[in-house]
Order: sequence, then structure tokens, then C-alpha cells
Amino acid sequence: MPPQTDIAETVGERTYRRIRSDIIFGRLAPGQRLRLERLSTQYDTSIATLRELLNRLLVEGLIVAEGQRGFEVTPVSAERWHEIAQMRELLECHALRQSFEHGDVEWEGRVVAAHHKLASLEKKLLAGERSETETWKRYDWEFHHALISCCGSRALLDAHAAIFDKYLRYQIIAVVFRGEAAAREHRELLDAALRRDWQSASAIMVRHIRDCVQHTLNSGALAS
Amino acid sequence: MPPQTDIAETVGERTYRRIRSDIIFGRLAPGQRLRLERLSTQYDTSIATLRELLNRLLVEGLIVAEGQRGFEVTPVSAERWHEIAQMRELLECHALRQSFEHGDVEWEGRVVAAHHKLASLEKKLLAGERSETETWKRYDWEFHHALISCCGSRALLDAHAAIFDKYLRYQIIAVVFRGEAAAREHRELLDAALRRDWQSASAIMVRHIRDCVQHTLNSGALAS
DNA sequence: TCAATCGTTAAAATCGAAAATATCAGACAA
DNA sequence: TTGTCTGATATTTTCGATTTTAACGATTGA
Repeated sequence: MPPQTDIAETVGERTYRRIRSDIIFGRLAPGQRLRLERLSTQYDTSIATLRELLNRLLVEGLIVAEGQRGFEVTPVSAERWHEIAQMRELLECHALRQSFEHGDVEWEGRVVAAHHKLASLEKKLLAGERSETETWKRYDWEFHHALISCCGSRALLDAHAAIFDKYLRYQIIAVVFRGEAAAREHRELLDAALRRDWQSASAIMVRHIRDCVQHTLNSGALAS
Repeated sequence: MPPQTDIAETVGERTYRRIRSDIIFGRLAPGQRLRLERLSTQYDTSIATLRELLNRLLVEGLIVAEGQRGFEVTPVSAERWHEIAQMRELLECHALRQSFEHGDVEWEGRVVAAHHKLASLEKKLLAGERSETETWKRYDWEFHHALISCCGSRALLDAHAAIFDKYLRYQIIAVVFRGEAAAREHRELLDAALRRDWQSASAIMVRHIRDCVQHTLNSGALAS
């Protein structure tokens, strides 16, 4: 029996995820030039393969290309940060309502499970334990994704996933941890979900997002 | 003086737009396999360059890749059609409101101009003149884009442009021309815009989109 | 001193071929 | 007949090298 590793894990795919993650988690800084040859040695891939995945990131908006002068990590700005946060509000609140209306018990189970994982990690973080940021953020995503997972629209879920990752990049750049407030809001979202109260959930979500934006702006990481 | 051709028109860029257009306008049919070598001769480009732009279309959702078994034009379905139409509703109605609230006289000018071009083309179409579909659709896009152009969010405009093109593909597949009804709705949208009446405009937009979906479904082009 | 031109160098865009992988037909056993 | 294995073929994935384009500095003329 072949080892149960991921099926069809090509070099391009692996490198794509690696670079994508490096951008989102700030290991490749905003505005940084991405020289092909340098990346080629750094990620141990050929130029052609690199260009393939760079073109993907280009469409995703995580990098920008200026004519034929190469690529660079998309710069950040306070203005853009607001736009992305508003996009997330729009998509997630809409999906929230659809999902609350269509969700079944199976869905409730996913939501409860995702919240449990996230809450226990947040508890550790509050206790001062410095955990893996990537794990924490993955759990955060899994919870928010679970909430909207029954919205019934693949197109909506895809659009949300795309904007969520950009949102995440800004969060990471500002090294944000809102601690108790965020954890409490997650708890409130869970409660609203089980009550199928999308109006309350939307209100909480808007607060959740806007406070996060304000928090990061106050941190001064985005001098605009 | 150098000819005023587009700056930096690389082979990849040109081929990208060509294939993209071929997909949206149905010259490459849904579900069609995209063999590299065949495309290579057909579009007179190397495999490597092709793969770059294929990866772009992949992220845009216009083509799909199944493991390492190559690419194919994204299939269509009635379900997906509804999702895309709803996405357009969500994004465009939201942008409409923002734009109506922020638009200045400059904006009004753009809207009036775009409507004028579209209306005169629709007049020709109604008179039986078979014009270029691509020109017609471009004018349609320009009008709808003008309406939301002052929404103040680049992120929103980008998301709208992406979903609009997918919407367009479905329209083309069903060879749809709703004639008078669509033209009248465009006129109503223009009037609402100048009144800054986003509530009416949203209602018209929803009708505009839903009728279009119904119309194409009735045509039977999407057997689901 | 400044502007424009030209040559040099660095980088990106493109290509053709090699390596890896999937598809398919036919043989063989149950 | 059905299902599984195996080898041949087709296709994709990856690479190294070539061609084209942009960036930079020096040189020249005003």
C-alpha cells in the first residue's frame, strides 16, 4: 500500500503553498521585490515553475507585477485594509444568514467542534503560552468557515476564502492579539449560531471585524 | 515617435486575453479539455508561457485542473449559474449604494455617457441589426461599471469585475438577448442613478439579474 | 551644469527538450 | 465473462538555456 501522503503533490503546488504562506504570515514583507533567480535558489525550483505560481498569486492579489519589471509582494495601506475588512463584512455577514437558515445538525456539530478547538487554543494564549501563530489562525479560519459552511454557494465560499486570507495578512502584519475580546466574540457567535439568530451574529461579526481593524491601526503598524 | 501601441504587450499577456475571451465568449466550450500541445500550435506559443496564463485562469475559476491530468474549461451548471448571479446581486447592489452616495458630477457624466453608448447599440440590436456581440457586452459592462465606479473600494470593484465576467460567460452560452426588457431596465437604472435612489436601483438590478437567469434557463441551454 | 545618447549589465520573458506521470489496450488468471 | 496486472503511448510537469527587455552609468555636446 502506498503511503497515505497527499495525492499528486507536485513541486509547483508545494512551492505555491509555501510562498503563499510566507506572504500571508509576513515572512515575505509587503513591497519586497521577488527576483526570480533569488527565489529559484531559495525555494529550490526552476524559474518556469516559479513563474507559474507567481502568476497565480498575481491573480489572487497577493503580489503585483509592474510591466516586465518583475514581481513584488503587494504593498499594504490603511485604505486597502479598510476595503478588505469591509469586503469580509459584506461576504461573511451575508453567508452567515444563508448558513444559519440552511444549517442542519451536522452543521451545528461542525460549528461546536471548530469553536471548541479555537477556544481551547485561545485559552492557552490568554494564559501566556506562546503557541504557533499559524495553528491559531487556522483554527480561527476553521471556526469562521464552519459558521458559513451551509450558505449553499460555492462561489460565495470561494470569494470569502480569498478575502479572508488577505485579511489575515493584515492581521499578521500588525501582530494582533485582541485576547479576551476576540475570544468572547467567538463565544457569542457560537451562541447566536445555535439560536440561528443571524441578526445578532451579523452585529457581532461587524463589531468583531471593526474592532480588529481599529486595534491594528492603533498599533501603528500601518503608517498611512 | 514610437507607435502608440499598448506598452509592454508581451506574448503571454496577449495570449492570456485571447484565451480568456475565447472561454467567456464560448469559443472554447465548457468542459473542453485543454491539451497543452494543441493549444501551443493553436495559439502559437510555447508550453511554458501557456502554463503561466493557464494558471491565472485557474485562479479566476474559468478553467479547472484535475490533479496532474491537465486543464479543462470550467463546466457549467444551473446551480453554479444561480450562485454566480446571486454573487453579482450581492456585490453590485452593495456597490451601487456606496457609489450613489459618493458619486460626483464627474461620475454622473460617466454614467450618462456609458448609458448613451449602450442604449444606441441596443437600439440597433432591436432594429434587427446583428452587431458584434463583444462590443455589445463591453458596453453593457462599461455601463454597469460606471454605475458602481464611485463605490470607493478597489477591492469591491475587482471582485465585481471577476464575477461579472463569469456571469457573462453564462449569458453568452445561452445566447441571450432580452431586448426591450433589458434596455428598459438600463434606462431605469440610469434614472435612479441620477436621482441617487439606490433603493430603487437595487430593486431594478435584482430584477435585471433574476429575469436574465430565468430567461437563460428557459432557453434550455443549461440542462441540469 | 545639465540633458541626451549610447553601451553595458542585470533581469525577465520565452523556448525546446528531458523527466515524471497518467491513460489505455491487451494478456492472463479466476 | 470479469477483474487485475503489465507494458506501450500520450500528456503533463519540470528544467536549463536562449532571446528579449529594462535599468544604470559613462560619455558627449550644449
